[in-house]
Amino acid sequence: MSLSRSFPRLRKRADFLRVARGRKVARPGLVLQMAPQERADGQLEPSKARVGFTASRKVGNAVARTRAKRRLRAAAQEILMTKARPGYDYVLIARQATLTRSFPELLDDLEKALQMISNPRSPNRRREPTQ
RNA sequence: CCAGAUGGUCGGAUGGCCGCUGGUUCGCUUUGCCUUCGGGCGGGCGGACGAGAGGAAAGUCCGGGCUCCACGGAAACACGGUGCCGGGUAACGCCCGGCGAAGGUGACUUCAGGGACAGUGCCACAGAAAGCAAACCGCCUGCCUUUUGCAGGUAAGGGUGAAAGGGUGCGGUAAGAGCGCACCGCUGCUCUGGUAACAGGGCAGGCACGGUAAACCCCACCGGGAGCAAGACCAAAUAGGGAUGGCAUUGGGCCCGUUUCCGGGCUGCCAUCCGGGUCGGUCGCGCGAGGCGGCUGGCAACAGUCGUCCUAGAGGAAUGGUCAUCCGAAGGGGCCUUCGGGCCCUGGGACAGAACCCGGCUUACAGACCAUCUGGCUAU
Repeated sequence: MSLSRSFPRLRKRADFLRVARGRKVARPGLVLQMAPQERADGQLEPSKARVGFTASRKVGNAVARTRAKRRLRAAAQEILMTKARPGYDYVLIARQATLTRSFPELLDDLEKALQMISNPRSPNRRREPTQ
Protein backbone atom coordinates (compact mmCIF):
# COMPACT_ATOMS: atom_id res chain seq x y z
CA MET A 1 0.00 0.00 0.00
CA SER A 2 1.01 3.62 -0.23
CA LEU A 3 3.29 5.34 2.23
CA SER A 4 1.13 8.45 2.34
CA ARG A 5 0.63 10.00 5.73
CA SER A 6 -2.78 11.32 4.82
CA PHE A 7 -6.11 9.53 4.83
CA PRO A 8 -9.13 9.74 2.53
CA ARG A 9 -11.65 12.43 3.43
CA LEU A 10 -15.40 12.18 3.57
CA ARG A 11 -16.83 14.84 1.33
CA LYS A 12 -20.40 13.91 0.42
CA ARG A 13 -23.47 14.78 2.41
CA ALA A 14 -24.82 11.25 2.01
CA ASP A 15 -21.71 9.80 3.70
CA PHE A 16 -22.08 12.12 6.67
CA LEU A 17 -25.73 11.17 7.09
CA ARG A 18 -24.89 7.48 6.97
CA VAL A 19 -22.17 7.76 9.61
CA ALA A 20 -24.49 9.81 11.82
CA ARG A 21 -26.73 6.76 12.07
CA GLY A 22 -23.82 4.69 13.45
CA ARG A 23 -22.14 4.58 16.84
CA LYS A 24 -21.39 7.78 18.71
CA VAL A 25 -19.13 8.76 21.61
CA ALA A 26 -18.70 12.19 23.20
CA ARG A 27 -15.62 13.58 24.92
CA PRO A 28 -15.06 17.13 26.28
CA GLY A 29 -13.17 18.29 23.21
CA LEU A 30 -15.03 16.46 20.46
CA VAL A 31 -17.70 13.95 19.40
CA LEU A 32 -16.72 10.85 17.43
CA GLN A 33 -19.05 8.93 15.12
CA MET A 34 -18.28 5.65 13.37
CA ALA A 35 -20.04 3.41 10.85
CA PRO A 36 -18.92 0.55 8.60
CA GLN A 37 -18.27 1.36 4.97
CA GLU A 38 -20.41 0.01 2.18
CA ARG A 39 -18.28 -2.46 0.25
CA ALA A 40 -18.49 -2.76 -3.48
CA ASP A 41 -19.50 -6.16 -4.87
CA GLY A 42 -16.66 -8.66 -4.85
CA GLN A 43 -14.44 -6.50 -2.65
CA LEU A 44 -12.68 -8.69 -0.14
CA GLU A 45 -10.04 -6.44 1.45
CA PRO A 46 -11.54 -3.64 3.57
CA SER A 47 -10.53 -0.23 2.19
CA LYS A 48 -8.77 2.46 4.15
CA ALA A 49 -10.64 4.25 6.92
CA ARG A 50 -12.10 7.61 5.88
CA VAL A 51 -12.61 10.64 8.09
CA GLY A 52 -14.90 13.67 7.90
CA PHE A 53 -15.06 16.82 9.99
CA THR A 54 -18.04 18.93 11.02
CA ALA A 55 -18.62 22.07 13.08
CA SER A 56 -22.06 23.48 13.71
CA ARG A 57 -22.93 27.15 14.23
CA LYS A 58 -22.86 26.54 17.98
CA VAL A 59 -19.06 26.49 17.82
CA GLY A 60 -18.93 30.12 16.65
CA ASN A 61 -18.61 32.20 13.52
CA ALA A 62 -16.98 31.03 10.30
CA VAL A 63 -13.47 31.71 11.58
CA ALA A 64 -14.03 29.69 14.74
CA ARG A 65 -15.60 26.80 12.82
CA THR A 66 -12.81 26.42 10.30
CA ARG A 67 -10.20 26.70 13.05
CA ALA A 68 -11.93 23.99 15.09
CA LYS A 69 -11.99 21.70 12.05
CA ARG A 70 -8.31 22.35 11.42
CA ARG A 71 -7.41 21.36 14.97
CA LEU A 72 -9.50 18.22 14.67
CA ARG A 73 -7.81 17.42 11.39
CA ALA A 74 -4.36 17.80 12.94
CA ALA A 75 -5.37 15.56 15.85
CA ALA A 76 -6.88 12.98 13.52
CA GLN A 77 -3.68 12.90 11.52
CA GLU A 78 -1.71 11.88 14.62
CA ILE A 79 -4.17 9.36 16.09
CA LEU A 80 -6.40 7.94 13.40
CA MET A 81 -3.56 7.33 10.95
CA THR A 82 -2.35 4.43 13.04
CA LYS A 83 -5.35 3.42 15.11
CA ALA A 84 -8.38 3.73 12.89
CA ARG A 85 -9.94 0.49 11.78
CA PRO A 86 -9.97 -0.18 8.02
CA GLY A 87 -13.40 -0.62 6.55
CA TYR A 88 -14.95 2.02 8.75
CA ASP A 89 -15.84 5.70 8.27
CA TYR A 90 -15.35 8.22 11.07
CA VAL A 91 -16.82 11.69 11.61
CA LEU A 92 -15.34 14.15 14.10
CA ILE A 93 -17.72 16.82 15.36
CA ALA A 94 -16.30 20.00 16.87
CA ARG A 95 -17.61 21.41 20.14
CA GLN A 96 -17.06 24.76 21.76
CA ALA A 97 -14.25 23.31 23.89
CA THR A 98 -12.42 22.20 20.74
CA LEU A 99 -10.98 25.71 20.49
CA THR A 100 -10.00 26.18 24.14
CA ARG A 101 -8.66 22.74 25.01
CA SER A 102 -4.89 22.27 24.86
CA PHE A 103 -3.59 20.11 22.05
CA PRO A 104 -2.40 17.19 24.26
CA GLU A 105 -5.84 17.13 25.89
CA LEU A 106 -7.45 17.05 22.48
CA LEU A 107 -5.25 14.13 21.41
CA ASP A 108 -6.17 12.31 24.63
CA ASP A 109 -9.88 12.95 23.99
CA LEU A 110 -9.62 11.45 20.54
CA GLU A 111 -7.66 8.40 21.70
CA LYS A 112 -10.12 7.61 24.50
CA ALA A 113 -13.07 8.11 22.19
CA LEU A 114 -11.53 5.72 19.69
CA GLN A 115 -11.05 3.03 22.34
CA MET A 116 -14.59 3.43 23.60
CA ILE A 117 -16.20 3.33 20.21
CA SER A 118 -14.27 0.27 19.11
CA ASN A 119 -14.99 -1.74 22.32
CA PRO A 120 -18.39 -0.63 23.49
CA ARG A 121 -18.70 -3.37 26.11
CA SER A 122 -15.14 -3.30 27.39
CA PRO A 123 -14.40 -2.40 31.04
CA ASN A 124 -12.88 0.82 29.75
CA ARG A 125 -16.27 2.31 29.33
CA ARG A 126 -17.43 1.53 32.81
CA ARG A 127 -14.25 2.74 34.40
CA GLU A 128 -14.23 6.04 32.53
CA PRO A 129 -17.74 7.09 31.76
CA THR A 130 -18.17 10.11 29.54
CA GLN A 131 -19.52 13.13 31.26
C1' C B 1 5.08 69.99 24.95
C1' C B 2 -0.46 69.49 25.47
C1' A B 3 -5.32 69.26 23.16
C1' G B 4 -7.57 68.62 18.52
C1' A B 5 -8.85 68.32 12.84
C1' U B 6 -8.05 65.95 8.13
C1' G B 7 -5.80 62.39 4.88
C1' G B 8 -2.99 57.95 4.46
C1' U B 9 -0.08 53.28 5.67
C1' C B 10 0.20 48.79 8.51
C1' G B 11 -2.61 45.39 11.27
C1' G B 12 2.22 40.58 15.20
C1' A B 13 7.86 38.73 13.93
C1' U B 14 11.51 34.63 13.45
C1' G B 15 12.68 29.51 13.55
C1' G B 16 12.02 23.83 14.21
C1' C B 17 8.74 19.47 13.35
C1' C B 18 4.24 17.60 10.82
C1' G B 19 0.46 18.57 7.03
C1' C B 20 -3.28 20.72 2.94
C1' U B 21 -4.60 22.94 -2.19
C1' G B 22 -3.51 23.81 -6.94
C1' G B 23 1.02 24.93 -10.64
C1' U B 24 5.84 23.61 -13.15
C1' U B 25 9.15 19.65 -13.56
C1' C B 26 11.59 14.72 -12.81
C1' G B 27 11.20 9.43 -11.74
C1' C B 28 8.35 4.84 -11.13
C1' U B 29 3.72 2.66 -12.48
C1' U B 30 -0.71 1.48 -15.61
C1' U B 31 -7.18 -4.44 -16.52
C1' G B 32 -8.44 3.23 -19.18
C1' C B 33 -8.49 6.02 -24.26
C1' C B 34 -5.90 7.16 -28.96
C1' U B 35 -1.91 5.40 -32.10
C1' U B 36 1.59 6.21 -38.09
C1' C B 37 3.51 1.01 -32.67
C1' G B 38 8.06 5.42 -31.74
C1' G B 39 4.70 7.16 -28.42
C1' G B 40 0.80 10.61 -26.74
C1' C B 41 -3.41 11.70 -23.34
C1' G B 42 -5.50 10.38 -18.69
C1' G B 43 -5.08 7.95 -13.69
C1' G B 44 -1.96 6.35 -9.24
C1' C B 45 2.56 6.84 -6.06
C1' G B 46 7.00 9.47 -4.76
C1' G B 47 10.78 13.62 -5.10
C1' A B 48 12.36 18.77 -6.18
C1' C B 49 11.15 23.98 -7.05
C1' G B 50 8.57 28.28 -6.37
C1' A B 51 2.94 30.14 -4.91
C1' G B 52 -1.30 30.24 -1.49
C1' A B 53 -7.13 35.14 2.57
C1' G B 54 -8.88 40.70 3.89
C1' G B 55 -8.95 45.93 4.81
C1' A B 56 -12.95 45.09 5.56
C1' A B 57 -12.63 38.57 2.30
C1' A B 58 -18.42 40.66 6.25
C1' G B 59 -23.61 43.05 5.39
C1' U B 60 -25.56 41.85 0.29
C1' C B 61 -27.39 48.15 0.12
C1' C B 62 -26.29 50.53 -5.06
C1' G B 63 -23.50 50.47 -10.09
C1' G B 64 -21.32 47.35 -14.01
C1' G B 65 -18.96 42.97 -16.69
C1' C B 66 -20.54 37.93 -17.81
C1' U B 67 -24.71 34.13 -18.58
C1' C B 68 -29.64 32.62 -19.68
C1' C B 69 -34.77 34.16 -20.58
C1' A B 70 -38.17 37.81 -22.77
C1' C B 71 -38.59 41.41 -26.68
C1' G B 72 -39.75 44.02 -34.36
C1' G B 73 -38.13 49.57 -33.52
C1' A B 74 -39.56 53.68 -30.74
C1' A B 75 -42.71 55.88 -27.39
C1' A B 76 -46.48 56.08 -23.65
C1' C B 77 -48.91 54.33 -19.11
C1' A B 78 -47.94 51.92 -14.46
C1' C B 79 -44.17 50.91 -10.78
C1' G B 80 -39.40 51.84 -8.51
C1' G B 81 -35.17 55.03 -7.88
C1' U B 82 -32.43 59.72 -7.97
C1' G B 83 -32.98 65.25 -7.02
C1' C B 84 -28.41 72.76 -5.44
C1' C B 85 -24.37 73.71 -9.55
C1' G B 86 -20.09 72.11 -12.37
C1' G B 87 -16.71 68.20 -13.23
C1' G B 88 -14.77 62.81 -12.96
C1' U B 89 -16.13 57.80 -14.32
C1' A B 90 -17.69 51.93 -18.05
C1' A B 91 -21.56 53.25 -14.63
C1' C B 92 -23.64 54.76 -9.96
C1' G B 93 -27.58 56.57 -5.11
C1' C B 94 -20.08 56.85 -5.67
C1' C B 95 -15.88 60.47 -5.86
C1' C B 96 -13.81 65.63 -6.51
C1' G B 97 -14.41 71.00 -6.62
C1' G B 98 -17.78 74.92 -5.65
C1' C B 99 -22.62 77.32 -3.73
C1' G B 100 -26.34 77.77 0.20
C1' A B 101 -27.85 76.64 5.30
C1' A B 102 -26.47 74.99 10.38
C1' G B 103 -22.48 74.09 14.19
C1' G B 104 -17.34 75.12 16.05
C1' U B 105 -12.41 80.26 18.91
C1' G B 106 -10.18 77.53 14.78
C1' A B 107 -8.27 73.53 11.51
C1' C B 108 -12.88 71.67 9.96
C1' U B 109 -17.58 69.06 10.27
C1' U B 110 -22.82 68.10 9.12
C1' C B 111 -27.18 68.17 5.23
C1' A B 112 -33.70 63.72 1.49
C1' G B 113 -30.58 71.04 -0.45
C1' G B 114 -35.89 70.71 -7.31
C1' G B 115 -41.17 72.81 -7.40
C1' A B 116 -46.08 75.48 -2.51
C1' C B 117 -49.24 81.23 -8.57
C1' A B 118 -50.91 72.94 -11.75
C1' G B 119 -54.27 70.83 -8.31
C1' U B 120 -55.94 68.26 -3.64
C1' G B 121 -55.18 67.72 1.55
C1' C B 122 -53.40 68.84 6.59
C1' C B 123 -51.94 72.68 10.37
C1' A B 124 -53.60 68.75 16.71
C1' C B 125 -53.58 71.20 21.75
C1' A B 126 -53.70 76.13 23.23
C1' G B 127 -55.68 80.66 21.47
C1' A B 128 -60.61 85.81 20.22
C1' A B 129 -58.57 84.55 15.56
C1' A B 130 -54.52 79.38 11.75
C1' G B 131 -55.36 81.64 5.79
C1' C B 132 -59.71 84.89 5.40
C1' A B 133 -59.07 87.74 7.77
C1' A B 134 -59.93 88.43 12.77
C1' A B 135 -61.01 92.56 18.63
C1' C B 136 -60.31 88.08 24.35
C1' C B 137 -57.67 91.50 27.68
C1' G B 138 -55.88 96.25 26.95
C1' C B 139 -55.55 101.42 24.65
C1' C B 140 -58.47 105.70 22.52
C1' U B 141 -63.07 108.54 21.12
C1' G B 142 -68.25 109.32 21.65
C1' C B 143 -73.03 108.37 24.23
C1' C B 144 -75.05 107.55 29.08
C1' U B 145 -76.28 109.58 35.71
C1' U B 146 -71.48 107.00 38.11
C1' U B 147 -70.28 101.67 38.40
C1' U B 148 -72.60 98.17 35.00
C1' G B 149 -72.91 99.17 29.78
C1' C B 150 -73.64 100.56 24.34
C1' A B 151 -71.54 102.25 19.51
C1' G B 152 -67.07 103.04 16.94
C1' G B 153 -61.56 103.31 16.12
C1' U B 154 -56.97 100.60 16.92
C1' A B 155 -52.69 94.94 15.36
C1' A B 156 -48.32 99.48 19.32
C1' G B 157 -48.79 96.35 24.36
C1' G B 158 -50.59 91.44 27.18
C1' G B 159 -51.77 86.37 26.66
C1' U B 160 -51.68 81.36 23.31
C1' G B 161 -48.79 78.82 19.91
C1' A B 162 -43.88 75.55 16.03
C1' A B 163 -46.02 79.61 13.30
C1' A B 164 -50.21 85.73 14.57
C1' G B 165 -50.29 89.27 7.91
C1' G B 166 -42.49 92.15 7.73
C1' G B 167 -38.19 93.93 11.80
C1' U B 168 -35.66 98.18 14.52
C1' G B 169 -35.72 103.39 15.32
C1' C B 170 -37.67 108.31 14.60
C1' G B 171 -41.83 111.08 13.27
C1' G B 172 -46.98 111.05 13.43
C1' U B 173 -51.83 110.32 15.98
C1' A B 174 -57.45 110.77 20.18
C1' A B 175 -55.05 106.02 20.45
C1' G B 176 -52.80 103.64 16.63
C1' A B 177 -51.34 101.76 11.92
C1' G B 178 -45.88 101.53 6.01
C1' C B 179 -49.80 106.46 7.71
C1' G B 180 -44.68 109.02 6.46
C1' C B 181 -39.17 108.60 6.59
C1' A B 182 -34.11 105.95 7.37
C1' C B 183 -31.70 101.22 7.57
C1' C B 184 -32.47 95.83 7.18
C1' G B 185 -35.72 92.19 4.91
C1' C B 186 -39.31 91.03 0.78
C1' U B 187 -41.24 91.35 -4.36
C1' G B 188 -40.60 93.07 -9.50
C1' C B 189 -37.35 95.03 -13.26
C1' U B 190 -32.32 95.60 -14.31
C1' C B 191 -26.73 95.88 -14.25
C1' U B 192 -21.94 93.59 -12.97
C1' G B 193 -18.95 89.05 -11.84
C1' G B 194 -19.29 83.73 -12.54
C1' U B 195 -19.94 77.92 -17.39
C1' A B 196 -23.53 77.49 -13.38
C1' A B 197 -25.59 77.07 -8.42
C1' C B 198 -25.08 81.89 -6.61
C1' A B 199 -22.91 86.58 -4.97
C1' G B 200 -22.75 91.98 -5.14
C1' G B 201 -25.06 96.60 -6.80
C1' G B 202 -28.96 100.09 -8.93
C1' C B 203 -34.08 101.52 -9.59
C1' A B 204 -39.15 100.91 -8.36
C1' G B 205 -43.20 99.14 -5.18
C1' G B 206 -45.41 100.34 1.13
C1' C B 207 -45.56 94.91 1.46
C1' A B 208 -49.14 91.87 -1.50
C1' C B 209 -47.86 85.99 -1.89
C1' G B 210 -47.95 81.61 5.88
C1' G B 211 -45.99 76.52 6.74
C1' U B 212 -45.95 71.40 5.19
C1' A B 213 -43.71 67.87 -0.89
C1' A B 214 -39.02 62.07 4.75
C1' A B 215 -48.55 64.25 2.66
C1' C B 216 -50.63 62.94 -2.15
C1' C B 217 -48.62 65.24 -6.19
C1' C B 218 -45.92 68.05 -10.42
C1' C B 219 -41.31 68.44 -13.22
C1' A B 220 -36.48 66.50 -14.98
C1' C B 221 -33.37 62.27 -15.52
C1' C B 222 -32.49 56.79 -15.02
C1' G B 223 -34.32 51.61 -14.98
C1' G B 224 -36.79 44.68 -19.26
C1' G B 225 -36.32 40.09 -15.75
C1' A B 226 -33.45 36.54 -13.15
C1' G B 227 -28.83 35.22 -11.35
C1' C B 228 -22.33 31.23 -11.32
C1' A B 229 -27.36 26.84 -7.36
C1' A B 230 -26.31 31.77 -14.14
C1' G B 231 -25.07 28.66 -18.02
C1' A B 232 -22.33 24.84 -21.26
C1' C B 233 -20.47 19.83 -21.86
C1' C B 234 -19.54 14.39 -20.48
C1' A B 235 -22.58 10.81 -18.45
C1' A B 236 -23.94 5.04 -14.28
C1' A B 237 -29.28 4.43 -13.05
C1' U B 238 -34.70 5.04 -13.54
C1' A B 239 -39.60 6.53 -15.79
C1' G B 240 -41.50 7.46 -20.31
C1' G B 241 -40.14 8.08 -25.95
C1' G B 242 -38.13 6.88 -31.06
C1' A B 243 -35.56 3.76 -34.97
C1' U B 244 -33.94 -1.02 -36.79
C1' G B 245 -33.91 -6.35 -36.51
C1' G B 246 -35.87 -10.99 -34.55
C1' C B 247 -40.12 -13.73 -32.33
C1' A B 248 -45.53 -13.76 -32.01
C1' U B 249 -49.36 -11.74 -35.37
C1' U B 250 -53.12 -19.06 -33.66
C1' G B 251 -55.24 -16.12 -30.01
C1' G B 252 -56.76 -12.09 -26.23
C1' G B 253 -58.29 -6.78 -25.15
C1' C B 254 -59.90 -1.90 -27.06
C1' C B 255 -61.67 1.30 -31.18
C1' C B 256 -64.14 2.04 -36.28
C1' G B 257 -67.47 0.67 -40.37
C1' U B 258 -75.26 -0.56 -36.87
C1' U B 259 -74.69 -6.55 -35.88
C1' U B 260 -72.56 -11.46 -38.22
C1' C B 261 -68.93 -12.45 -42.01
C1' C B 262 -64.86 -9.72 -43.62
C1' G B 263 -61.42 -5.65 -43.21
C1' G B 264 -58.48 -1.72 -40.85
C1' G B 265 -55.95 0.65 -36.56
C1' C B 266 -53.84 0.39 -31.56
C1' U B 267 -51.91 -2.71 -27.67
C1' G B 268 -46.78 -7.52 -26.70
C1' C B 269 -41.66 -9.86 -25.67
C1' C B 270 -36.25 -9.76 -26.65
C1' A B 271 -31.71 -7.44 -28.58
C1' U B 272 -28.94 -3.28 -30.46
C1' C B 273 -28.76 1.78 -31.36
C1' C B 274 -30.64 6.81 -30.85
C1' G B 275 -32.48 10.10 -27.49
C1' G B 276 -33.16 11.57 -22.48
C1' G B 277 -30.81 13.47 -18.51
C1' U B 278 -30.56 11.92 -12.17
C1' C B 279 -26.12 10.63 -8.74
C1' G B 280 -21.37 11.92 -10.18
C1' G B 281 -17.63 14.50 -13.13
C1' U B 282 -15.48 18.54 -16.39
C1' C B 283 -15.72 23.57 -17.86
C1' G B 284 -17.37 28.47 -16.59
C1' C B 285 -12.56 30.12 -13.09
C1' G B 286 -8.44 33.77 -12.82
C1' C B 287 -4.52 39.11 -18.08
C1' G B 288 -8.13 42.30 -15.43
C1' A B 289 -12.42 49.26 -16.33
C1' G B 290 -5.28 44.80 -13.14
C1' G B 291 -1.05 46.09 -9.38
C1' C B 292 3.45 49.11 -8.57
C1' G B 293 6.81 53.24 -9.97
C1' G B 294 8.10 57.64 -12.97
C1' C B 295 6.71 61.78 -16.16
C1' U B 296 2.88 65.22 -18.28
C1' G B 297 -2.04 67.86 -17.74
C1' G B 298 -5.55 69.21 -13.83
C1' C B 299 -6.89 72.94 -7.31
C1' A B 300 -8.78 67.88 -7.13
C1' A B 301 -11.51 63.39 -8.34
C1' C B 302 -9.05 61.65 -12.54
C1' A B 303 -6.91 61.23 -17.46
C1' G B 304 -2.78 60.39 -20.85
C1' U B 305 1.93 58.15 -21.53
C1' C B 306 6.43 55.23 -20.44
C1' G B 307 8.60 51.29 -17.69
C1' U B 308 7.85 46.97 -14.86
C1' C B 309 5.23 42.64 -12.57
C1' C B 310 1.79 38.06 -13.21
C1' U B 311 0.03 37.83 -7.82
C1' A B 312 -5.05 32.29 -4.25
C1' G B 313 -8.51 29.29 -7.01
C1' A B 314 -11.38 25.66 -2.73
C1' G B 315 -15.87 22.74 -3.40
C1' G B 316 -18.55 19.19 4.14
C1' A B 317 -15.04 24.07 1.15
C1' A B 318 -7.22 24.20 0.87
C1' U B 319 -4.36 28.76 2.28
C1' G B 320 -2.83 25.41 8.24
C1' G B 321 -1.64 22.46 13.19
C1' U B 322 1.88 22.42 17.03
C1' C B 323 6.21 23.90 19.91
C1' A B 324 9.97 27.50 21.18
C1' U B 325 11.99 32.47 21.32
C1' C B 326 11.07 37.66 20.69
C1' C B 327 7.91 42.01 20.48
C1' G B 328 3.26 44.47 22.37
C1' A B 329 -0.61 50.16 24.55
C1' A B 330 -3.80 51.48 28.58
C1' G B 331 -4.57 49.70 33.58
C1' G B 332 -2.46 47.50 38.50
C1' G B 333 1.98 46.79 41.96
C1' G B 334 7.17 47.93 43.45
C1' C B 335 11.91 50.80 43.26
C1' C B 336 14.52 55.25 41.73
C1' U B 337 14.05 60.48 40.34
C1' U B 338 17.49 66.10 38.17
C1' C B 339 9.71 65.82 38.89
C1' G B 340 10.37 65.77 32.39
C1' G B 341 10.47 60.70 33.51
C1' G B 342 13.32 55.86 33.90
C1' C B 343 13.64 50.52 35.36
C1' C B 344 11.36 45.75 37.05
C1' C B 345 6.93 42.48 37.77
C1' U B 346 1.91 41.67 36.25
C1' G B 347 -1.47 42.27 32.36
C1' G B 348 -2.50 42.07 27.30
C1' G B 349 -2.52 40.16 20.14
C1' A B 350 -8.80 43.27 17.56
C1' C B 351 -12.69 42.61 13.85
C1' A B 352 -12.92 38.68 11.02
C1' G B 353 -12.16 33.42 6.30
C1' A B 354 -12.05 34.35 -0.69
C1' A B 355 -16.75 30.99 -3.04
C1' C B 356 -17.79 34.17 -10.76
C1' C B 357 -15.20 38.93 -11.12
C1' C B 358 -14.67 44.34 -10.79
C1' G B 359 -16.20 49.91 -8.92
C1' G B 360 -18.52 51.98 -4.51
C1' C B 361 -21.33 52.45 0.09
C1' U B 362 -22.33 50.72 5.05
C1' U B 363 -21.05 48.20 9.39
C1' A B 364 -17.05 45.74 12.87
C1' C B 365 -12.02 46.51 14.65
C1' A B 366 -6.64 45.55 19.92
C1' G B 367 -2.89 48.43 18.64
C1' A B 368 1.25 50.98 15.82
C1' C B 369 3.18 54.65 12.48
C1' C B 370 3.48 58.88 8.84
C1' A B 371 2.13 63.66 6.58
C1' U B 372 -0.44 68.36 6.60
C1' C B 373 -3.16 71.80 9.39
C1' U B 374 -5.68 74.36 13.93
C1' G B 375 -5.87 76.22 19.08
C1' G B 376 -3.09 76.80 23.59
C1' C B 377 1.47 76.85 26.76
C1' U B 378 6.84 77.53 27.23
C1' A B 379 11.54 79.24 25.24
C1' U B 380 14.56 82.08 21.66
